[in-house]
Amino acid sequence: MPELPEVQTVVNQIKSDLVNEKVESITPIWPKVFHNFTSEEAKQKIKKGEILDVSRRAKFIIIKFAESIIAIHLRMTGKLYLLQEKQTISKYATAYFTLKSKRKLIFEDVRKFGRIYLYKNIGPINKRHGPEPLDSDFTSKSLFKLIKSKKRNIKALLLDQSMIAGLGNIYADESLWKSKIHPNSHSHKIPKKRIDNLYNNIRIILTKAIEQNGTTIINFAVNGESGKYTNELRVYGKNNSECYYCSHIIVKIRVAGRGTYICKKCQKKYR
DNA sequence: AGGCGTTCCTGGGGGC
DNA sequence: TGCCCCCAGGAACGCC
Repeated sequence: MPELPEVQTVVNQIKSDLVNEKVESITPIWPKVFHNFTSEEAKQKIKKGEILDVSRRAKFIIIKFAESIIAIHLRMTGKLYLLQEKQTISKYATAYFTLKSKRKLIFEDVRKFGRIYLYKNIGPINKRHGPEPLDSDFTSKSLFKLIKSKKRNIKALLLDQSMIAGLGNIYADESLWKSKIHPNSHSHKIPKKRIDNLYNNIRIILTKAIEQNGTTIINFAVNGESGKYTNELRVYGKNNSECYYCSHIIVKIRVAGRGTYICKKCQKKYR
């Protein structure tokens, strides 16, 4: 389930191949893959446009053209990669980009939740997303204000992309565990010291995960290579094994409708 | 306001 | 072995 580090990893992998390339066409294989445009509109808006940049905003991969952007959301099982020569298109491909060099950029997605968006600029995406946790202007104070502005389940808050962008189920659990905060805590009852700690841990964990090319859980891989952060996970998917800190058994519970892994001994419930 | 259920999807795992 | 059922989950949406 690609989150910020996995999306960043994809961007890092494909960026140099794409910048300065030209997109000749975008072809949908599965009809619903284009969220807000048609092939015809893409043709008009992009018209064999040069790719100026490839970047990440929240969990979107942003492909920038002179007068528009293509945004790609991988959701749970999406993958975006350049098709190697003579490699055949996956049966799970839902769309592909034909490049001027005749190479193809493949968007594949077993579960078909992933979508491609066409916008004039990043505005519509910024509008519905909170700050980037790794931006230099995102401070401990920003997180504190954000958390105290709501009376809300802390895990639900962290997963809410309009509050803070990029965290998903894995990194929310890892961050809360490391910060000794129970995911069912109420945001307004968490002490400042814990929030400062959470701030640091979110940044440390995301940064390290990017360095390790993300986490491979079932479906995520970059050119067949696994994300090495899998080895760094401390609670996610660790139910029935011992807590890294206290040896208490990690349990799986349900929070905000998600499978959630916690150490009941380490993580304090503030409410 | 915020929590919760539902929808979209399909491979894979558990149970029998 | 095979079959069925249910689960996984990001985000949008409707309802209470």
